[in-house]
Amino acid sequence: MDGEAGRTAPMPPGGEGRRGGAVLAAARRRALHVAIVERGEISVAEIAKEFGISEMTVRRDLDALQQSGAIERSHGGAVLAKPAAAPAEPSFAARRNVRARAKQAIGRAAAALIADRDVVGLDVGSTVACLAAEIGGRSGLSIVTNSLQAVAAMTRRPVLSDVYVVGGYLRAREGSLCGAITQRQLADHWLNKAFIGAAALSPEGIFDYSIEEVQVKMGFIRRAGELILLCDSSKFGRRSFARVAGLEAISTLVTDRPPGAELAEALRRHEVQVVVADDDEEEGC
Amino acid sequence: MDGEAGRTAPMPPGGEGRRGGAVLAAARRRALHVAIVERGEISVAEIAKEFGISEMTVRRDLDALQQSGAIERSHGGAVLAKPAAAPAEPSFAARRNVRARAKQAIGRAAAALIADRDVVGLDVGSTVACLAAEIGGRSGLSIVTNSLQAVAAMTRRPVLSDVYVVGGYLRAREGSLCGAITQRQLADHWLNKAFIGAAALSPEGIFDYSIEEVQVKMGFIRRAGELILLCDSSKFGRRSFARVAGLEAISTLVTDRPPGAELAEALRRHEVQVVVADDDEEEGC
DNA sequence: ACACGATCGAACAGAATCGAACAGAAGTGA
DNA sequence: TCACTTCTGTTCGATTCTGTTCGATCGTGT
Repeated sequence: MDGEAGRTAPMPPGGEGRRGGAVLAAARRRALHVAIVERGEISVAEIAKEFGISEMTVRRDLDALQQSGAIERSHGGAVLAKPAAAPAEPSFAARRNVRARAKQAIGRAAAALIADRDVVGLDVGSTVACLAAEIGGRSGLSIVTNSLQAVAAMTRRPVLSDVYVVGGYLRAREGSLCGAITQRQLADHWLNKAFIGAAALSPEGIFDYSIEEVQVKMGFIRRAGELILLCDSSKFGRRSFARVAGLEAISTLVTDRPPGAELAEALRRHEVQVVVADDDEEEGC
Repeated sequence: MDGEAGRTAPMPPGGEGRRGGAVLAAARRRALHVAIVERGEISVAEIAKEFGISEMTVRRDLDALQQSGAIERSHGGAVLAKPAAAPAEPSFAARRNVRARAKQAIGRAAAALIADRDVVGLDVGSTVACLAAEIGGRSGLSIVTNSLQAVAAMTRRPVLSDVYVVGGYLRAREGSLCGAITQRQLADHWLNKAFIGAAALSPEGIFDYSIEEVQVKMGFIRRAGELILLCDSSKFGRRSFARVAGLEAISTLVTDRPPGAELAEALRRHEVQVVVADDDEEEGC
């Protein structure tokens, strides 16, 4: 509760240059704050004259502003408060460069698995977004996705296929849509092929970070004739928070290096096709 | 639940200068909110005189508006609620063209019309995207949109509100989602306020370019308690391919310059609140 | 270190505003 | 028509804000 308050002041006779018509105390304090931000510092007498109020009131206003941390008080006036600290920006596109070459290769190889007229689902994830970039310019496909990253990748070129975005709750950090609405809307589609990413892949199955994403992935899996997992080799043999499905759900795994013996054996046991993409090719993404 | 309600007031004998014929309490509060948005601050006595109501009622109205987070109360009156998030946003590529300034001003004024806890719908369009940029950092809102441009604008800052994207067919050029799926999904939402853009505004109503977009706009209108139209002055008096709705659908028009005589008269006849955004403000852009 | 002037903060009084309580008016439903 | 609900205006004591006064404190020049 801010002790803001204002009033028509008795206003001593001398009706001199008022500032900005700040009649209310709250508005006056805001204007005062702005004045301090503009000049960096300001004196009590100066304020009193400009705003047409008594110095005592100025002091009280400054006290209130100091209380809220907006300014720093000093004898005879006030100065701008120092910013507490650097905002610490989350390195948003940092992960993009990690393994970018491998992911591009995987995306390219996965794109080759898509035939004309296919109805494909694209899951959330940077690897899948690379696939999206590959098929953005193709025509005749129907594409269903809950990934805004994939949409952005596709729209870098003229979009010639039909793209349907499933709605839902926005997870801003991932650029994904999920939740009950997504689930329900996914139920209205049937997919030839679903392309999903993963945080980890081990003989125990496919893993991801968050429950919400996992639910959407499950929705894709349930409604797809073929499940194609895009997963670079750094994720082999690891596990993560939430299990999406067992290996038996996978039709094809597209990756950048052959899996190790244990995982390879498990994949073979579940009849998973393995496509190893060649990332030597040099191309501009 | 907001205790909004209206009634014919006893109205003391002195039938002096009323404002906009706001008979219903809800309408009066809306008008009051608009007045505060336009002026930045307002005193209880001033309101009482302009609206022809007692100061006690004014206080009650202000309390209600404060409850909803639309304004900040202070002794003797009220001021605009602070935009919670960082006030001075480094405008990315703004100021590039002249219209951008107007659109930003409109977006800012429109943002002031949004109270905490509001459920708002954001339509497709660059002006609405400016609004999205303003409210991106705000918390406690529920936002429903079919505009990927709006989503992009919001995610430039940490997103603190709940954002729901309605799914649908992707119109890549506009960055919008539309079609039957969008329609159906919109039907599952109820909106406090819908903010929509337009290609043209004339006494005949609101116009837009494409049928698909118009259908979505209609969906927003049908499901919104208040329709707020964002429309810069260059679109006044013009018409376009597809009619969205008549002026009677509009609760509030936010623009950058007062409309001409003919349009102003039509707006007044349909009891449309008009907010003229002030783009003179020179902020540390 | 000392003194002088400016600034500060507490306390007081005046004015305006606020909020609770009550009663009247208008709509609602039986 | 009558009870009930909601909104409104009025009254009046309590609260809040503002300006003034005055002793204490701080800053500065010598």
